Amino acid sequence: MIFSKTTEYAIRILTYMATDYEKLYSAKSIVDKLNIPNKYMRRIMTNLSKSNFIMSIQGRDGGYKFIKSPDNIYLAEIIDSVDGIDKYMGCVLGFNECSPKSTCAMHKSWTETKEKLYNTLSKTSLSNLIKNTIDKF
Amino acid sequence: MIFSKTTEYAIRILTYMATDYEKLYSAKSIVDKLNIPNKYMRRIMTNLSKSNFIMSIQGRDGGYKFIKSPDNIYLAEIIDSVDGIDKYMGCVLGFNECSPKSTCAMHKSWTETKEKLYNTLSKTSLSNLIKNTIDKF
DNA sequence: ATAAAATACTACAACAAAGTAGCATATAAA
DNA sequence: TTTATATGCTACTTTGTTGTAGTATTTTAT
Repeated sequence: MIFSKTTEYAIRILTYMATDYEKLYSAKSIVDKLNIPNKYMRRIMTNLSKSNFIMSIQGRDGGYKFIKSPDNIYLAEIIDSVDGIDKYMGCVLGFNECSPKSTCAMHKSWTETKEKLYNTLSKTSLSNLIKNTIDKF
Repeated sequence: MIFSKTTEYAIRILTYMATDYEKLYSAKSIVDKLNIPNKYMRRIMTNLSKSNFIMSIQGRDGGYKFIKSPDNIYLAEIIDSVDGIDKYMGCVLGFNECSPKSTCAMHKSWTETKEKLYNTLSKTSLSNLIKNTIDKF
């Protein structure tokens, strides 16, 4: 799979949360619903809650909730916040070889595809994603 | 980076070999030219030589050479032979969830991009790649 | 035959990603 | 103020990828 597990889980979690976007979700309730390793997921949540799209509420009856509408949260941002978007947008053939001066063997082929991908990721919001999702949560 | 080191190295090696495509290349001569870990590269060569685009010649004065024109060798084949193309063409959000019946959250967004990528990979030949490469070998 | 120079194979080492465990901290309800 | 139920943090384990080492095998030149 192209994306890491971390990115995969982050997107699945936020997409699920976006189905009832004003609700406060406990980590437990999410883990029970989605099939994601408990502790690994907790760490992702902690990281996500340092972003500007969800926040955490500690203590009893705590959890996570959106602080920004899922209409305005795009996949590119989510990926960037958990993995760093450069992980996927870098040159295909290693070490930042690609620049206007020196281009690697796949430069031209990859550039178009990468732009298409980035374009999709930065225009697809969580709300958008829900519409296209037949997945049962 | 999207692709694995194994795929990266395979493409770089074959692109280099394609610049003089009837020549017999020893592993040593390739390693000296490109900057690829020696033994790791040997293993990749052995795997590649089990494909239908290059063959190995053992013994003294041996090496590797194309058994098919680089005009007709496409990136998708190379990737498939070293990593398996499914590694990159699978569903973004895990476990073959995507099917006509059940689609994952990123299904629609990803499908277009994936097709674009696959299209590029299966239409870009080694010869094609050389034309677009400013890289010094 | 023997030596030289090449590939083939197998086992191990180092590193990064994914997943687990346990304890610390925070907060609301009783 | 105590208890229950949350999140936060840190260290460890497992697994997969990348890289290394050494030996066996193959073949040509002498």
